[in-house]
Amino acid sequence: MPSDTVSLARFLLGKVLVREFPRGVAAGRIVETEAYLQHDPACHGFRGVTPRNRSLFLECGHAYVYLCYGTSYMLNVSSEAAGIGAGVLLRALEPLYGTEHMRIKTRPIKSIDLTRGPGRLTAALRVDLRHDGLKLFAAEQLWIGSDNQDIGSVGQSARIGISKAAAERLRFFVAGNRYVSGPRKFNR
DNA sequence: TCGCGGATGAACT
DNA sequence: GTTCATCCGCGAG
Repeated sequence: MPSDTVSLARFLLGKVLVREFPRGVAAGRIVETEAYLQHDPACHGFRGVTPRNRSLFLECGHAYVYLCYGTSYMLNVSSEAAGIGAGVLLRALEPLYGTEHMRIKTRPIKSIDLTRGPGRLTAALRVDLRHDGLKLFAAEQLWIGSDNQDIGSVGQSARIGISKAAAERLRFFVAGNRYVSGPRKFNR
């Protein structure tokens, strides 16, 4: 298990995020992540512990879930020793199985878009504040497992949709994977 | 395929 | 009152 944030962001690519529902299981491979470092103004841990971000300060492997823009939940993995506020944002999955358990809106959403983007990923797997603080490598309803498949080459770019420290190349993705979010120019 | 703008809710200053 | 690591629908090319 990596002991720093950037290594964890790379490590998580190709791992499997599993969600257990009462009526079945849904899962997808992680194909896109972003690293948020402790001394990084774009990181929620930058200003220290608050009631909202306290999970970010738990030891590596805990979930930090929060509501963004009032509409979307974001799922992060805390990435450092206890007391350090840093994490990895999960931005996109490649659906593996159980897509019938993923959320269908009133108008059917294209399966390519079901888990493409951090807000849609959590909507599809119905991740919300109840999962905040969960241990992701030993959990009951939501956890991360490994996969033997080769992910091929890893791409790197600036992070998407932020205003602070926007030049840092802390976004990682499986090169060429169709489930990676963002405009194409970010994905080379 | 892109870029734009409005909706949305909770935490923080 | 401001900020925010988003999503969706729309229109132009």
